[in-house]
Amino acid sequence: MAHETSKDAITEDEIAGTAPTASSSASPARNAFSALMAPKRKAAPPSPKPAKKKYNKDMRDGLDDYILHPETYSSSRVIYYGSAFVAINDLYPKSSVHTLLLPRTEHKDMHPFDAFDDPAFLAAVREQVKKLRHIVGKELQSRYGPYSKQDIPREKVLNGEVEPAEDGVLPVGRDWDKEVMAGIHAHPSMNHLHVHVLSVDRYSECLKHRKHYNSFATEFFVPIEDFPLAKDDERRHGHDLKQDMKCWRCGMNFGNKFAKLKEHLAEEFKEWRKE
Amino acid sequence: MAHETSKDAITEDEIAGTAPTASSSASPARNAFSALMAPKRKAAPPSPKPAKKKYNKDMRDGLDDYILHPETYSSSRVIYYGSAFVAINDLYPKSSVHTLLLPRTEHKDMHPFDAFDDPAFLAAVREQVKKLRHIVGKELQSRYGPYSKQDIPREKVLNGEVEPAEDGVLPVGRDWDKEVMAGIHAHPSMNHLHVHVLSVDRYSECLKHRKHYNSFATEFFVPIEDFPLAKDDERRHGHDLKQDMKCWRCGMNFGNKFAKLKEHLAEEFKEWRKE
DNA sequence: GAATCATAAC
DNA sequence: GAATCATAAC
Repeated sequence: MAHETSKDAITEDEIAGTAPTASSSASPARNAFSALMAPKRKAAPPSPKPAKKKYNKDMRDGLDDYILHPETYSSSRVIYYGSAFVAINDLYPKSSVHTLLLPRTEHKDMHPFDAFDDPAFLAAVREQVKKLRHIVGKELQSRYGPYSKQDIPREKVLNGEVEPAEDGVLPVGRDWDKEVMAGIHAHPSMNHLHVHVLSVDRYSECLKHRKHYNSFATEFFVPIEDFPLAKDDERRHGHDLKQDMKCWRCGMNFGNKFAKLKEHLAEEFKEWRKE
Repeated sequence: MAHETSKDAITEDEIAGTAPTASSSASPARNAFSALMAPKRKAAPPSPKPAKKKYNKDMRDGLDDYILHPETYSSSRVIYYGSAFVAINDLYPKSSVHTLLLPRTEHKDMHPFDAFDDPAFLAAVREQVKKLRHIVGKELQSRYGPYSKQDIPREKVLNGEVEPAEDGVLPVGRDWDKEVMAGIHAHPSMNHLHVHVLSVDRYSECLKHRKHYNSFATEFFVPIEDFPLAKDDERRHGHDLKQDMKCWRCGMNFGNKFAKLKEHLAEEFKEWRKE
């Protein structure tokens, strides 16, 4: 079950939570002002490069190719893979770091509520989640450590401002793994079973409307720790993604004011980094 | 006509092209993970602070208060003001730096096409535009000089890597004023006459749909240099904000693919900075 | 799922 | 003008 190929590289760009695909064609530098209104260049490329995408007849099968051909993806997309699991960066991250754990085994097509009734499978997933959580945690430390109060002693050693300990071990610093949440959606949008493993910030350009937010900020999101789910657990059925939006960090209620929430999340993100 | 009060400060936050109002209430730092789903805090603030906003019965009069009471605004909003003009930072910037020049004189309620038929008024506006353009240019230099090829010699002196010249004058560097566009919309959205003075990048979170982009990237935007407008100038009438979106810098046609354009603009922004 | 478009209500 | 909501077409 374990024994995954080690390919942990997460590149800045892909995981940045900015634009999904960066089809970068460095355009010839022209004087911006002279080109202002009507670019006089003769043959401008007629349309944006089609983002090289795999064809799926059902959009709900968008994750299938990752478990079928994980080796065909860049290390910025597929974080690691093994015989039983593939870990990827979400194509449309809803937090600044947002990964998915995809099982390659027979449980993959089941609803997670049912799949996690199998204790062996659940145990295997938990092990992978722990691993992936740590990868995400290290990424957070790498990005936000320089802003973190708890990481100051560690950063000082890293910066050479303070001598390392005799044993060469860095100060531990902030427990970034604790800033990572892992779970599944009560009503998954993709057929293939996927566990979301993401930073708690919910700070991303790809988070664009209420359902995006609430699917990671209400009971719609079921933490992996809560499985196996009781038969009468309410989350097996009802879910209301149209409910008021509330800040994950301070609880402030934004009603249906998504734009206001987004502003607020940017502020909370900066405060959160500082902890 | 001239002789404006000098209040040129443009603060990072306000002009950043990010969120409009930053109502920052530093929330008590809680453990993010423990607070994940259901903040247990007793009395969470019930709703976001209403952004202290002046009431206007007609939304098209949103600029009036700036000329009536420019002194009541922070220096991050009102850049400078005098007896005849007020310069402000646009509340919803469509470029990384986006300012507005507002006349306080009798021409203020006319359509700019007509107002600029008055040579004296046009001359006064031109003078102000030149001033404001330079303020914007200096802001661009301050922000993006460190990324600019043409500004390398200047930056090296600023960084102390190279000795200043004997006369103490910095290398001139990039002509950032040339990266600023100034003009008016063929069909202004606000009643009060306003001249847009903005960086050419059109890189801003507030740029959210096709009409936003095209209103600053087609003939809908009439440069101040083009006035007075000929009686038969086509721009006096037709305008099509629904036309295909084309990159201001390389001319690439994005059709109606706004999301793709946005990605591209982010790339072009970085290339543009480097010039 | 993403994304474009049209439409109220402010 | 901004912003929420609903709705095709992919």
